[in-house]
Amino acid sequence: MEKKEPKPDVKKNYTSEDVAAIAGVSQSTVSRVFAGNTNVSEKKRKKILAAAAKLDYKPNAHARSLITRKSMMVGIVMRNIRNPFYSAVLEIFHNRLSARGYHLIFINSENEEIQESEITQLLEYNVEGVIITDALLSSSASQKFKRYGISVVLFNRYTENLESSAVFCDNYLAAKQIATYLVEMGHKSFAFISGPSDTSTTIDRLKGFKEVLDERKIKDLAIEPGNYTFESGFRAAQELLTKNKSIDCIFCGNDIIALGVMDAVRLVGLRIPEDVSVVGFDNIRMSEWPSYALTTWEQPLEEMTTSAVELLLKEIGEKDATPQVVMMKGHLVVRNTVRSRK
Amino acid sequence: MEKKEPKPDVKKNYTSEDVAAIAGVSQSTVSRVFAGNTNVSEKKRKKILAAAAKLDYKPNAHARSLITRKSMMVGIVMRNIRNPFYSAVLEIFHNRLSARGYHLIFINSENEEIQESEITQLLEYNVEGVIITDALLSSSASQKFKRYGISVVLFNRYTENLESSAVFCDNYLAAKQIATYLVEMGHKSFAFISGPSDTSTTIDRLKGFKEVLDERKIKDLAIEPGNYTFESGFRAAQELLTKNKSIDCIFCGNDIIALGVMDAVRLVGLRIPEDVSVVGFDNIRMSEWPSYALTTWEQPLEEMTTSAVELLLKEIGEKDATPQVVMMKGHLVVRNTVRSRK
DNA sequence: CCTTTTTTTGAATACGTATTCAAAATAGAG
DNA sequence: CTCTATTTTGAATACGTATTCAAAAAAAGG
Repeated sequence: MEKKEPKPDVKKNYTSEDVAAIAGVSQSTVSRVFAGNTNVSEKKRKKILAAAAKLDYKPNAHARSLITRKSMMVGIVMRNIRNPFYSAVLEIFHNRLSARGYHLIFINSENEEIQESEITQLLEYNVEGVIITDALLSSSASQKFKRYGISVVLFNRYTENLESSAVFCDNYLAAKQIATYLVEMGHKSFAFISGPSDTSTTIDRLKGFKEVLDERKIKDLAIEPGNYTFESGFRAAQELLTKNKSIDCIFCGNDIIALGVMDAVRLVGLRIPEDVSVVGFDNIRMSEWPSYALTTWEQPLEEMTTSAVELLLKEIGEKDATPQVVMMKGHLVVRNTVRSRK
Repeated sequence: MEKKEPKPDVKKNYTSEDVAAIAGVSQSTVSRVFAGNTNVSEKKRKKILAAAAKLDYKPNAHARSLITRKSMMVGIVMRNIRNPFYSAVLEIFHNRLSARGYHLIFINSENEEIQESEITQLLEYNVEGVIITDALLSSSASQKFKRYGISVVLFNRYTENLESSAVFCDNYLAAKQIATYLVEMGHKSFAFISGPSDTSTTIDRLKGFKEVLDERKIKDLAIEPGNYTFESGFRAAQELLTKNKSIDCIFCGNDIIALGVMDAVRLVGLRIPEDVSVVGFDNIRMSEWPSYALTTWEQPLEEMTTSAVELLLKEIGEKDATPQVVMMKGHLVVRNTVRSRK
């Protein structure tokens, strides 16, 4: 009276053995057909495919990956999936990788540094590679992946010590060019609304921006912290405008911030670009919406993702490949949020 | 001279056997520890955990799922991940499901109906359940999942024949209420910008909208096709405005369309809501941005996702549970894009 | 201290596939 | 036809885990 039921609902899935039985061949031969092995006679192949079709048989990926040591899975860990830039990134990565036969394990991370539990998931499932967007990998985590033979590519971040491959936009240079552009357009009073202050993207962009101002002996720079959201941009702009009436241009850590800034600026009755210039970063789709027509820095999304996928697949192919770092440039997209003040 | 290399780089991962050897116990016992089985002495458990830590051992999920017949994976197939509504949906589903120990296989589908190859992926990996957002499941596909014992929940769609569970917003009722609202605000000339015409969401919304107008003997309804993108809304609005000068309100298939509409309307010099009223659908975050302040229908995202996850987990738990359909209501969020014309 | 009950343990096996190896079948050469 | 070279096949095994079953150890009861 403990547990003596006859287990009625253990609907066993069909296996290669079942197919073999129907087709009158051995399991090996069935396996060969589905593994794409050519050494099987046309006659039997047909029989096998017919039997498989009848049962609607599909090879079990877990059993397969157990023996081939290839899971055909890639982990993609993202932050800020709600940021349109990263939605696009996810879509592209999915399309590229699934075209190559890989399946995506999606992880939405909340932290600046990828967490132990997230790593564990990926290790347990034996993903062959990992793409980490907008987050960091501790050195020990990196070692862990390496030990498991898992290739890692950082997207939009990099590690100083070259422990894993990385693809990112040259934020430093971009910020310099943006600053130069703003200076040359005659702006005098600058503001920068950053992302979280401990991220490399923020640091690099701030560095580049500041450097140009320093070169030109411009001291008038207000820095306001944000977190890459519309609301943070909105609030930061309000803060800036109440504190500092003279600001004539605002460089934003990303486009979403910039949109928030624009709404805040307009709400207090100032006009863009007549009173205040705004520059974003990313060139997400919304920045070209007529309501905003944001001048921004375009990250070469297609090239970056293509490059990341290539790096990843190459490292999956040859495990001892040395990590590579690809830095892309991008370019300024001029729309209607910056005005010449000369 | 064919292939006689000593296979140097086959870095074998550590297994429970390796841990067992170090800890001086059997593989079974190691397995018991990691499977959370309580029947193991504290002394050995400690030894085992120490050994595992030293090797950084993680159980192989594929081997585990092979024997337990539980992959702990759920497939999530999405369309339009670039639509902020669905980015949010993905984020929430991930958080909910990963909290329950499930891993997500992400599939970005491009088609109205989920494709054979996408189904195959999910079957091969033995996902325990599938969430399908904004796409349909053919009857044969549904059968296939059923045969494999895979639970399916449709999100924002439903099947007439109740073959799988579904969670969605009552689009018909919502459209009726929106129509009623617009009529009572004194509008005379209506437009509806739809999604793809063969989707149930479009059909239901149009039906409800029309019904109310019919009841009130209002004939003045222009229908313009869209595809749930900003651009399509933008273009549809331009079309409407050039064709039909008298239109005083536009009901949009979703918020993104509505934003496109608003930009197009403003671009020709008309004001919202003074000249034209606009209503959206979804209540994505952007609709509360000051530039738009869109009056829209809120889909109860949290409740809907919670419900979908509950249904899915329940069906995963008891395989013979009958599919359930949950229809939610949502409510109108009034902002600043509709004006009384009385 | 012995007997009975309970808990802990390890050997063996199963999960479903790919692959090795040797045997069987076929094709090719003469 | 034969003999050899080649292709096709199946039996056996491995992948790394969970689980069953019986044996061993520990605990409980007297």
